[in-house]
Amino acid sequence: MPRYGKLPDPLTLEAEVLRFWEQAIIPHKSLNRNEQNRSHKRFVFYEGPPTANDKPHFGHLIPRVYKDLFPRYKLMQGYHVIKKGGWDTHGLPVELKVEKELGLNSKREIEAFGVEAFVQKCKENVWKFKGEWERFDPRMGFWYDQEHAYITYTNEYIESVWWALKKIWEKGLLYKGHKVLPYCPRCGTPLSSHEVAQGYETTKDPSIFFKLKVRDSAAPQAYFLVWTTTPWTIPSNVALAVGPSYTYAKVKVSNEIFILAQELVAQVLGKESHEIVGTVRGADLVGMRYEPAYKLSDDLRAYRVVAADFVSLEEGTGIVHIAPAFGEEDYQVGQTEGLPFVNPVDLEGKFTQEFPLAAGQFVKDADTVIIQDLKMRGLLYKSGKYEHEYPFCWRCKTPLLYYAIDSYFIRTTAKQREIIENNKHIHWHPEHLRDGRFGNFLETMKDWALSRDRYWGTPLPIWICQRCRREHCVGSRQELMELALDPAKAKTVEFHRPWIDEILLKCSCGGTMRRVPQVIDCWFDSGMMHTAQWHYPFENHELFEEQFPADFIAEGVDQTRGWFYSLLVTSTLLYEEKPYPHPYKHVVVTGMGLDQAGKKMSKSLGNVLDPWDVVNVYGADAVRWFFYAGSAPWRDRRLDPKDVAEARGPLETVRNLYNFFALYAGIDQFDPSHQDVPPQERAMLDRWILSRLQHAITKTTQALDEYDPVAATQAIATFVDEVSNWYVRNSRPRFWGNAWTTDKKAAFMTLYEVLLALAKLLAPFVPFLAEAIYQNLKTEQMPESVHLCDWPSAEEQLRDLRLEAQMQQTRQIVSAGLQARNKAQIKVRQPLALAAVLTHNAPLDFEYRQLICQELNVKKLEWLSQDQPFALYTPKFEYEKAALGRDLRGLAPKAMQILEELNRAHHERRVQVAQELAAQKKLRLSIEGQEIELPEGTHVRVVLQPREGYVEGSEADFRVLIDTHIDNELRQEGLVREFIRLVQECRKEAGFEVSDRIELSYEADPEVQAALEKFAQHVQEETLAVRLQCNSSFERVEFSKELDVNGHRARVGLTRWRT
RNA sequence: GGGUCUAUAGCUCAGUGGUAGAGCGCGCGCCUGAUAAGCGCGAGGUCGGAAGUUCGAUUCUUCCUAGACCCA
Repeated sequence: MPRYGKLPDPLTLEAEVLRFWEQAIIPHKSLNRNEQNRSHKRFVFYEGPPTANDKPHFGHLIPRVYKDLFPRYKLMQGYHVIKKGGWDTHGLPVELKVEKELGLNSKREIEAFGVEAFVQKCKENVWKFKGEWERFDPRMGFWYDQEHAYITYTNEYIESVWWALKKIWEKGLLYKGHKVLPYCPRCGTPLSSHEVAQGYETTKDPSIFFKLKVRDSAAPQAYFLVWTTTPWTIPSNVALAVGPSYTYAKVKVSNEIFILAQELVAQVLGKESHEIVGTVRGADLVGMRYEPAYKLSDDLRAYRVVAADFVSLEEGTGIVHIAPAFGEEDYQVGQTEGLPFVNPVDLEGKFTQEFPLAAGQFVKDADTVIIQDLKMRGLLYKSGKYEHEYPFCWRCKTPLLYYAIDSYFIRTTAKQREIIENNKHIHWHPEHLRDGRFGNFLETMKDWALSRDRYWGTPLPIWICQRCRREHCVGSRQELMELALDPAKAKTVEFHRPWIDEILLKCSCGGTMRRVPQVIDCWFDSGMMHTAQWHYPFENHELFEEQFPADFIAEGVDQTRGWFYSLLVTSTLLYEEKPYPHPYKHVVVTGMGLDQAGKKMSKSLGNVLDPWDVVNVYGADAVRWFFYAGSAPWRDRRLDPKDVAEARGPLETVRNLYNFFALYAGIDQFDPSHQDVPPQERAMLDRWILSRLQHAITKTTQALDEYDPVAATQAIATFVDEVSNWYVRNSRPRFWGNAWTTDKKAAFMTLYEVLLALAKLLAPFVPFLAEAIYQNLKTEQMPESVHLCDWPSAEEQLRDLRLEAQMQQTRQIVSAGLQARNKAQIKVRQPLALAAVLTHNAPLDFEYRQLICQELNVKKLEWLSQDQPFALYTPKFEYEKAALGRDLRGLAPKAMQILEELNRAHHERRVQVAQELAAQKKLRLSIEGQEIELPEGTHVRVVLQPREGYVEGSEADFRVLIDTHIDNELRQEGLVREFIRLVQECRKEAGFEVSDRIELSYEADPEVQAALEKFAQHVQEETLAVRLQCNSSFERVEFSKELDVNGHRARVGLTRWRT
């Protein structure tokens, strides 16, 4: 026998469910329930690892609700799912936090503090908020296998990463090069883009136009005119770039010829008198040579004009000065054009002896010196100040330099075609990311700058021979031991700085090899989780093959170029033989959490919403439903706790539905395992809601298969509404009959089955409420938790489309009828004689008409013939003034007058005219002796107006009339129903149980008394009164009250009946 | 500065080449053996702005404005 307990408030309910889950180890059982299917029915999930060095906030919550939903659904469907957790532990953000805690400010200070101690601190720091996470996930119902979570800093994980790097190295795709990075010369470190973004400020820099002499004897006084805001980069200049498709002008200014983009001539030369003496296409300038301002290179390839597509005509001269050491684009040009690399600046941002003019000076300070020098040498055209956004170090406010740094790269561009092809097979949600933002990014892919000059990260496993400079990449601990000078040490060494740096290898030349100092980008770590989480290929071969690729991953849209990219690239590089797509087939991209003003939630803005503040008030189910039902996963979400409260609607209805059922099932001791009424023998309403249930199951399943939670929750919410507002509303009396009739059994069976199925449909979305309902409904034969149940499948034989269609029409007619009652201001409790339906649709079957009568509280329901509606409707003639005026001219006013008079004529007359009009398609009028014909439709037409005493409502294809006339009999019935309702209210007020029998006494005026006497038996049945007495004493009644029965005063007394 | 996305009722959001929808809130009612629930009706919209394609555009295209994300 089910328990049928009443559901407590959501917070209590969730606390109880959590206790049950813990005691019965349900999460564990759920994750293991399909072990027997793992060989043939798998759903592979990858966890995008969070860092535990900060509290979980809403930004983490959003992807996690989806990462919980789909695996739960698949588990119920019988798929084997491993929900291995993971932790991201390396990287600059961790180092920065630790630096801050320790009060360190630069790499020099870290080295002084001691790298070993620093790294130890980092390792501790990544677990700072682990407890918070371990508390939060279960509270939200997020089930992970955290016991076997992967951790990116373990030796095993790192070993797998090393294996990957070696494989890439062996393919010749790991190389050393330069990368231009924003670099803080004071801190001696490059900054990550995230850090740079924090430090943009508006600043004033010099803006100078300078001249570079064309090396061409044919044009002795010709100069390229060049613009820059960083004069200190001029010594490093090795080329000039032009846009090949632009037109350049040769402009004569006094006795010199300047070359610059034609479009910019006016802007640059301004009022100065000048004369355009010729034009030339950019492409034709390419290859020309010039005299550098400072000749620091003897390379023959230097100091020439090259073509570049980034040259813009927005500002400057259309000729861009190229210094490969100090600009990303410059560097790229240098690479493709084979330009020399000139860098007279040291790592502290000071000029070296290579540039004696400003040797020892900080580059920004040298700007003035250089400008002065150019001016003296007549190479300066003009100078000024320029205001723009420029990045500064967020820690020390030093202006950042874009600086070419030695760096290791992965030649991802070598496999660009494969990566793009692989991506084309991935199912992105939303789809546009595949070819849009992500696809574009792949099209413009650059080699992956892998190395970092830092401490806390996976060490780059490249050793260099101190004698012959040979490089070697190590791919495993085994290999490290084989090559190490001290194999014993290599056997146990931790794969982190500084310890790993102590391992020296022997070179084939006999020399000693040292590891390069760099660690790697932590994105490579997390991007390798598809492999490293299993410590593959060193163990778990079968497990890896089984769990690759993932069917489903989800993260925030900010991970597009992060995790989604690093997974795809590593996988494509490593597993060239595997069929596309890998390593993930479906990726659900989630939006950002915004505050109420639409701003991103961030700690620096102080607008972060603590998830606990919401969960502790509304519960986890409400928060989950809010996300699933609110909008598509990829939409940015404005988060306001009150919206979470509002989103609960359907959940509250489910709770009420259950409580309704439990009330009566408890009273009647309904035992589902001892009842059976075949569906085809149940009432129409039962068959209807069961049919709708099959529809809801189909819809929900489809939506989840398409990764569309909004459609899924909508299907469920629609069904819940149908159960509540139609099925239960119309079935209520069936639940409180005394005898166990077939109909009562059918009602109980049906609602029981519906609620049980609903609990299963809701289980992946709102695991707590679903569990609570299930626990109260389950029999002993059923699984111990709803999360161990099978996902419901639609039973097509229970679907009845004709029934559904008729019921839909029934609901529309009822709605129209209620609308009419509303207009007529006649409450539903007052019975009426007649409702009439005007429609093209065929009349409904008897059962539906009966239901309509009951809902509209009318004695009779008529279907009006479309041709002969005039019993209840009267025709009104409407006319088109414009058409009449055009055709009748002066006679028009008269015609209108006649029609108006007709509209005031008695009903029979109007019907006669209307019938003529319908038959002849025209109306004949005689105006001042002239016979006129008005065509139907264009000039005159009939509209139907309810006749006196009738009021109409309409919905969809139906117009429904009610007869508002209330005769004595109806009035008495109305009084009785009102009286009954008031007595029911008294029962409630008196605190009686719904099943208590009572003795009922009353006093009332003669009219009410007469009505009550006439319908005494009905009153007694409805109020469960074993006795109904008039004008008896009220002295000993338990409860008595003055009543207002439709304006009649009355008094009742209630006493519980005891046998 | 570039790329991508978003803009629909007071709020949060669905949706559509053919007269615009839901929930919440608001107003007015109804119902009540689900009762600190439930239901109906109503008001409320230049579908961000402008132009184009089309018989017809909120929907497709372009531009503009604002916001978000990523990149410079």
